[in-house]
Amino acid sequence: MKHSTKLDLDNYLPYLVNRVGTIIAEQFGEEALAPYGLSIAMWRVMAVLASNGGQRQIDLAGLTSIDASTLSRLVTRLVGLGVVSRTRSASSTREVAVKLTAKGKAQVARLIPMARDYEAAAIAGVRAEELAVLKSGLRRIYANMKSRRTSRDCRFS
Amino acid sequence: MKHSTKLDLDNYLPYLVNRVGTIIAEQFGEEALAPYGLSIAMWRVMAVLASNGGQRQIDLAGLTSIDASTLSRLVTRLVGLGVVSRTRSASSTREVAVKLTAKGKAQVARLIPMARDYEAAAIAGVRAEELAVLKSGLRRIYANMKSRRTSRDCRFS
DNA sequence: GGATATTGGTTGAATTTGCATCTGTTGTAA
DNA sequence: TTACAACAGATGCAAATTCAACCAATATCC
Repeated sequence: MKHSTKLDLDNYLPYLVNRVGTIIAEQFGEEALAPYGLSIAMWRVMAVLASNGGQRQIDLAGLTSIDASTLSRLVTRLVGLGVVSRTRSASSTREVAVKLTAKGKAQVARLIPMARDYEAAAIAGVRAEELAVLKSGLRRIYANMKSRRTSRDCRFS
Repeated sequence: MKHSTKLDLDNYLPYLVNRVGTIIAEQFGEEALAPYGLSIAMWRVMAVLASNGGQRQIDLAGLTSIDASTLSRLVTRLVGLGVVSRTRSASSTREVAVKLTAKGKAQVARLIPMARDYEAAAIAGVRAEELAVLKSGLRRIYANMKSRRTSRDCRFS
């Protein structure tokens, strides 16, 4: 039948993606982050800051896929830990600039090799060209969904 | 340099996976599920039950990547909605058998075409053989992490 | 300029989550 | 059979997350 009402989960992309994201986050969180007193969400914020430099909170929210209000409280805690700084933006006083502190950079530097190890363990047995296809596919899919959303949000239908 | 302390997020698998998982869940949740009063977690449970048949809660937890205690409460709510039934297992009274009700099956049947549409939108522009590589890569990665965990948990090292 | 809309960020309140713990059940081994 | 360990599930509770409402600052339009 063409329009089967059955969904084969083992071949359903959102399912495959979700379980991989969950299991990597669980293991990296418990084994690498917990000893440093960090949560996955905290790590994501710090990794984005390390990779892309200081950001406004709103952009950080987009880059980390974390809700803006959640991020607001999260940044407060990260400031309390001394790993990021939150300062009023120079150009616009309603904006806030979040940056890694020296301590934050040091922590990220320690964590990055571990992050690499986990990625390496995850992709064990996947050939380089397959991995390239996998990653570019994920980038493409993200772009697809992103443009879907923005076109939907646009008030000119 | 070989061991760069820099992490290129746009090529870092956990990052790519996480943002794709989040954006698909957000859109499917808001556009397809919310009108039915369902959350993503509820949909995941129902989809697994539709795909794999009735399950014990503990197995359902594994299949959906949802914590057992969270799932316990979630099933209570799904029973309240009338979409699943929770009955004591015949073989073992400590176990519970969770199954879709007729109403639950009907809801899943309505949602599956929408789930297909979202998957189709997500993978637009990805060639069939690339998609196959992508999916099997994700399955492989999940298996890798899974075996890592079980070998770590095993007390015989 | 002045009214209005939009944006970035924060906060209150309600919900959800996850860990630890508890209860009851099954398995196992002396 | 009787201990004792392991397991499935439920629950208390604290922490985290979300949505909506909110404030202040900037943009936009007349």
